[in-house]
Amino acid sequence: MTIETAPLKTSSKYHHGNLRQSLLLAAKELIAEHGIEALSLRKLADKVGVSRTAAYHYFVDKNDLLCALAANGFKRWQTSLDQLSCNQLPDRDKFEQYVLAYIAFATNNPEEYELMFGRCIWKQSQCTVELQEISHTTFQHQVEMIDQWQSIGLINGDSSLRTAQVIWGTLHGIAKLFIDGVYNDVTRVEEIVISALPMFLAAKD
Amino acid sequence: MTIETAPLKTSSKYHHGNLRQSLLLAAKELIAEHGIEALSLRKLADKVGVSRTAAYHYFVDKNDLLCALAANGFKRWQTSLDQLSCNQLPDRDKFEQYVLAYIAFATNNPEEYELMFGRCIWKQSQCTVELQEISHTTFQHQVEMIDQWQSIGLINGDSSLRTAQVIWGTLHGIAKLFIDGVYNDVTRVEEIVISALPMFLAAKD
DNA sequence: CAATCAATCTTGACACTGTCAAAATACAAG
DNA sequence: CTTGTATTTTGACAGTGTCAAGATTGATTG
Repeated sequence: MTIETAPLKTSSKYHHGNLRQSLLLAAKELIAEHGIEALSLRKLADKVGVSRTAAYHYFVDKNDLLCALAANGFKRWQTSLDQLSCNQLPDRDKFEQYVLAYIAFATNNPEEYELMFGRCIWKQSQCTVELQEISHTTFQHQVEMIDQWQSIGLINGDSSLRTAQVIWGTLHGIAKLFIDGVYNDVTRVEEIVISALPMFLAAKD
Repeated sequence: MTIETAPLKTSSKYHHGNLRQSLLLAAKELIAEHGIEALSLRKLADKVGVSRTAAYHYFVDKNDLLCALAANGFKRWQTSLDQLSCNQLPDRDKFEQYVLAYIAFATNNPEEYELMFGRCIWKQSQCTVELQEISHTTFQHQVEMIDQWQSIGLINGDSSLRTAQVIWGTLHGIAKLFIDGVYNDVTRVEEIVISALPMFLAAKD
């Protein structure tokens, strides 16, 4: 199974080199393919070609590894947000883009999304400081976007924080109903979320 | 540990009597106290005072038991719905009651709610026919309520199905953000959901 | 009352999981 | 070459779901 039983000259790696990175990558693949709950440290170690407990030198826990994966997810989503906030579309379209981007991110990477916003990490409230910070930053960023749209008069609501929470709740809820399989026709998710847009947008005159 | 090692005259129960019911009750308690993922068939058997594999005579699976629990949850929620739909309040208040009842049900029984609407059961798409039916019935019931409110002109939207899905998505999303621990101040959930109400309600003239 | 039978429950076993402690290996610095 | 440190492995343990086979019971016959 493992290639390096007979040490070859090119790379007789007892030392793997960049095990931490490899573990994260392999874990991401395994999770994307078979779901979070199907990930075991032993299968992961097998896939990377390393022994069962090797991961414990880079992650204190299975939970710690999952937190690192989630943090990576937040970084990806953050760059999507940055990209979106610096384009030149009119505000209304920008808002629509934001909503669609959120749903696209969630449905295209359902397991990563579940890791970022699901109970697996947050319920046990044992999340890494790294994850704590990046997730907080991202949320803050989103609140600011909503805040600006609200000051423009594009979207409704009294408190911008409350509005942001409600909008987030709606997107999160719709996404999760599909991700978790309560709804099973994923092709309909865009329709639903678009039909939700008028609720947020202020009545145009 | 077990009382019935020495068979007493009162009840030398090798046969438990109503094991299925007892298992469901104990499982519900264990889950409510320690969460779904902490439930093991062996701890459950211990709590009921029976051997590890006894449950397999009443449930084909652990999944089957969880489905039965979820089905019970739907029955409870269904009766709440019935109770609500036959009261005499004005429609606007009735809608508000519905929204608050939904959130209350979710936050007061978070683990049961997770069982009913969470990935644990629906993702693997191995749900019992009983659960399939009762959940479908319940959802249908809710769509009808929304449908009526929409025909009255109380709430917005074009398609009543889409509107129901969006409203459900919003409630579900807000509830899940709290249940899963993404938000941790549960006392704020009512505020948020109330601030979401104007989005659904048609502008009053 | 005794024998038989089906329902009910238990025991044994297996593969799988996360994780700890101790050993083995490789590489770098002296 | 030796020593030390970073890295990886092996051994072990408790816990999990679940299958197959055996044990126990209450009911149903003759």
